[in-house]
Amino acid sequence: MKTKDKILSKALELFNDKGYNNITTRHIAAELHISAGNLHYHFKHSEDIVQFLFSELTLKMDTLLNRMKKTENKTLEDLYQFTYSTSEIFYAYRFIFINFIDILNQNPGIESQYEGINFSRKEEFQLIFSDLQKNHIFQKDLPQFIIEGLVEQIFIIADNWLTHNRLILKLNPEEAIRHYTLLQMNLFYPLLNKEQQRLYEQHYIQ
Amino acid sequence: MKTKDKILSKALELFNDKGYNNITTRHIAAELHISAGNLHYHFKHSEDIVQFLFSELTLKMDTLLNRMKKTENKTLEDLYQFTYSTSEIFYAYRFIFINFIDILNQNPGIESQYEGINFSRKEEFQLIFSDLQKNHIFQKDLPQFIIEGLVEQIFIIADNWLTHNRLILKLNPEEAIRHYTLLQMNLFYPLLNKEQQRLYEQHYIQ
DNA sequence: ATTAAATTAGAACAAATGTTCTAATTTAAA
DNA sequence: TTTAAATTAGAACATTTGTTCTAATTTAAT
Repeated sequence: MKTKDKILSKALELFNDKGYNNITTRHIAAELHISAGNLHYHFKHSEDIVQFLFSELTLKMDTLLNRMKKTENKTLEDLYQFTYSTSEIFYAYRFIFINFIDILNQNPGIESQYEGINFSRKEEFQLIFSDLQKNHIFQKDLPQFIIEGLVEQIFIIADNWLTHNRLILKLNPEEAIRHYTLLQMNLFYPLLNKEQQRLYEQHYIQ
Repeated sequence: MKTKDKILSKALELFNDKGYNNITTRHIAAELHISAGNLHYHFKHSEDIVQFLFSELTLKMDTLLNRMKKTENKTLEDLYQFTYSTSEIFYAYRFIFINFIDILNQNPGIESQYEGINFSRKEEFQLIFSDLQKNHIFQKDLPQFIIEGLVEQIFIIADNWLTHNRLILKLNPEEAIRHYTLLQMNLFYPLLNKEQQRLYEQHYIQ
């Protein structure tokens, strides 16, 4: 592996494990047994490292979103898989979600990328919703403010469950991804019709 | 106002406005036109300032929780008021919620206080739920995993809407408090019986 | 009015950090 | 094999930060 890639993967590991604000370029270099000067030969500015890692995240999300976009006639199971995969990706880059505002302040270039993903994510959810309504999986006559609120609720939980897990539940990776994926899915349960609620319980609740 | 109080209120203001990780004791002192030495006479360690501010937050939450605990036969309106007041308090100390993990790492003493509030908050919600069920405001036969999930969903949103607002919606204080209070309340809507859903829409949706 | 305690400013220090520079070494192309 | 480019280590730097120390000044009690 090239030095540049070693730096990126060690930086990701340290940011995730020790906290973004506790790690400096010197720490990363020391862990790799290379000099600080060498690190700065590959990344002139320390923010460039975060910029790269953030681009990796957006790339993975884009790939996932494009794959999901092709699925037609989306079901609850598709929604589950999409949410689960998103959770896995977010976990891998959890330092970003735990210190989003700091990172954005220091690195304004990231903001437009984030808005880009968010737009696609929102679009994807709306496609899923319209399929679910078309196929009578949702109850009929759900008020618009509930549907609109739902996307926002899901996004807040999706972007912040990593903080919640670090602070409160402290579940290990696999448990955490499963638990918080289900917590997001559970937001849909009350909106399903009776038949689908029964199926949901059978499938997803032990 | 005594110097110590001036330091605390200026620190709160700067942490909230400029971001916790961008503010040093020297910044606070400079804004107050006092020397760094003077500041450190009042707060030997910089973490002591955060410790104090966090204690203010827990005190306000305790007061609110105790007031709410006395209300018997709780209604949806009580729940709304409780959520709204909590949002107001959280807004006033928003830097804490935006950098919770950093602050907790640097200041381990805070953790037990946070667990204390959280326990009371959870207890309060459970009391509200049982009143709502007793008075047939909720639908009957709601599965247990939905009720349990609800508290967790609310807590994640309550603790992180300030980040979401800074990143996405960027609403001004009053709008933000109103909007995110309602977003939390909307989580209850699908659990209400038909009659209460109608009342909810009349009361809380425009 | 005297005196002790509280408060303040400002200098000073050590540690940490991002970054740059130089010189050496390694790699790869011709 | 020669040569130029890429990579590396390590010294050096300016800046920032938390903290301590000292001496002066203010405050409040007697």
